[in-house]
Amino acid sequence: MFTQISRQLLDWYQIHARNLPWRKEESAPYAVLVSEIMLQQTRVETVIPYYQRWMERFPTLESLAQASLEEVLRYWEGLGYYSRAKNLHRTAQILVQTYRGEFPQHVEHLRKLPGIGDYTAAAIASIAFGQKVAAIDGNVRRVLSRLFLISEPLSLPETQKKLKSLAVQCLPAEQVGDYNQALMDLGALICLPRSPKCLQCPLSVLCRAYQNNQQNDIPVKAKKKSLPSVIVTAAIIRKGDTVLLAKRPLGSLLGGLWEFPGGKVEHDERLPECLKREILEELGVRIEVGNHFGTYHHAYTHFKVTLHAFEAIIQDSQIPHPIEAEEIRWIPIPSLDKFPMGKIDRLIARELVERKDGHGKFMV
DNA sequence: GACACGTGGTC
DNA sequence: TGACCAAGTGT
Repeated sequence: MFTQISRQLLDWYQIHARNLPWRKEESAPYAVLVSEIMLQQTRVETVIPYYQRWMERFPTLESLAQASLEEVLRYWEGLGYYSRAKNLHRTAQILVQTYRGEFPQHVEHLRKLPGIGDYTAAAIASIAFGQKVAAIDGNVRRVLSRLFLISEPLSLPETQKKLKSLAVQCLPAEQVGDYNQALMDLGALICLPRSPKCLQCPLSVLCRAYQNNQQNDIPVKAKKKSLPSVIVTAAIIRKGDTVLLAKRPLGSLLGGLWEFPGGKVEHDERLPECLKREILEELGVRIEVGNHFGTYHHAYTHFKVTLHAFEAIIQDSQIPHPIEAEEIRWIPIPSLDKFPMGKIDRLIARELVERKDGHGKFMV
């Protein structure tokens, strides 16, 4: 049974493997590292253009290790989960400094590097170094839970153990990297979360879920909670051709990215009052709130936000200070695109550039 | 073990 | 519109 699975899968992969940029380069460890980190919780189609730009700018471990975090984040902007970029940058520096630029080949060592967990360690070890280890991601969980008709919720630790044990037993003696990628490609192309294409599946004869017509009921997943909503305000404070930006603290949401300063509306608070309070708390200066600039909606993983942006001026030539921010800076509007930002702030920045000849109340 | 951590696409 | 999903990791 186990031997049949890996044989069928490897045969299928020979014909149907996706032609992905990081599979062209003889699986150089650095290419595998970069692609695997980018692919965490992120679709292949999203990753491809980012991967290509990244490899042009940071073609080697050394080039990445030497780059500034600021530039690294700028290249990562839009991919989300920005701690991945910080960890990847840090990992490159560790590999250069303490491993002399050589990748460790075993999971236990890879696992210790920042941003590399169980899945990624196994993926690198198997794809780049041919180690016989199981790389278990969301695709693999789905494929194996159907193949072996695992009816218990995937969230349970017991189920995870069972899955891991089965995954290890399925491993072929050779071509483990191809086998792991085959399993993931099967999950991405055939064994889809909804409406799996069982008629095209090389494993359908062996699949217990399909044989019992339960492929649509498995895997069993826990329900997700609905997302809370918050309302926030942000200030567009100009001085000449520049605008005031704050760098978010590392380790927080969008950590290390730049934003228009502001914060959450408290219960029953009016928007201008919120903004005045937030700017006083964050920058230590009193402002006058001017024109409404725009309203933006965005959904993060664990909450939804509505952001109201206003133009504002600082009273009496007071000097703002970074009280809660990592750093603050007056940025020339044409240079805004050099600073890494999250989705909403990038939208505001772009509108600012486009509206540079607009007629805001406080335009200089 | 639960929760924080982004974004874009789909139904 | 809203819920769910997509190659997980760190705390």
